[in-house]
Amino acid sequence: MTLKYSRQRQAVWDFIRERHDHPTASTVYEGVRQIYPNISLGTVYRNLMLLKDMGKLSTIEIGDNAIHFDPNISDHEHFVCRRCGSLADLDTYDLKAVRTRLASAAAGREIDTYSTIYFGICRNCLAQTTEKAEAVEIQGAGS
Amino acid sequence: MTLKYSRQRQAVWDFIRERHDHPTASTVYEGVRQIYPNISLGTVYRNLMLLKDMGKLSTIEIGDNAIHFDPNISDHEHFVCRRCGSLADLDTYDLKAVRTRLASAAAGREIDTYSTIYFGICRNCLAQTTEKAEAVEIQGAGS
DNA sequence: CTTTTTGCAAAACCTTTGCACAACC
DNA sequence: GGTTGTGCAAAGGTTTTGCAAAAAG
Repeated sequence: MTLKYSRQRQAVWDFIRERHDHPTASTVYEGVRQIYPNISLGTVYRNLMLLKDMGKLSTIEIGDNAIHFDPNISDHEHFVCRRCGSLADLDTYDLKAVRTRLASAAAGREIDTYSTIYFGICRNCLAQTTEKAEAVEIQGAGS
Repeated sequence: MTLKYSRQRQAVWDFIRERHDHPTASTVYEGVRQIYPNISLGTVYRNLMLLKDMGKLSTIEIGDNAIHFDPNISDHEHFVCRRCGSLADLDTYDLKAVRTRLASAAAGREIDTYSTIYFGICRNCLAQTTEKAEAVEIQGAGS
């Protein structure tokens, strides 16, 4: 129930936190083994999954039959190189560039940027609608 | 080199084409076994991968350590139920609904729809820019 | 001392592969 | 008949698990 400290878990966390390449369990195992040669793969898996359950890691599958562990738990997206299989974060700046590039290709034009406009009902108008609805209800009740 | 007909491959294709739930190789195996009890899992894998290489199937990984096969090769997205693990297509209508819902929550307003506007240089203006550039080049060459 | 964690090894998966035989053309 | 596909079984790889010993609190 209560979590106890362990050097192995600390080492797994220290190893993966420094990384930006979202290593697999096997890579973490090899890395941590440099410090604790007797650590077992099972321990690495147990700790990685524990860290995930604690919300300190997220997992990604990219089609290479292995789980990749990512210390970045913010909402972000990933890029996989079709040639070397490397995995990297895509930040929003990159995403915006990708979208404009795609839109450029689709439109046959050079697109620099884009803006999205949402349409709906503002809070003021929503409040007025609610007032009217209540008024109608009162009238109905009074008749 | 040349592809020859096989009942097994046909059965794999027939089975998966009817499906909208993107089954795994194991599910396909169980299904086709109803018709060809002697088919082997290896054959199912070989044919699924062959169909993929032929461009008739796409594959999806959703984090359950298994490859899901999808006869829908158009550009679409997927939804996974966190509870039952079921996998389904998300069509663009659903996607638009999801985006407006998310935007609504973020903006604290009721958003019905949205439109994205891209900014750039139109083909006409691009052509004029090119002409000017060429003119400059000619001047430079002539001086 | 009690609970949690580990190391080891085995097992449980999913997927791929080698090979002799069968099916296709 | 020559080539492609199959079934079987074994092997490959990743992940999980049981259990006695070690570590942590």
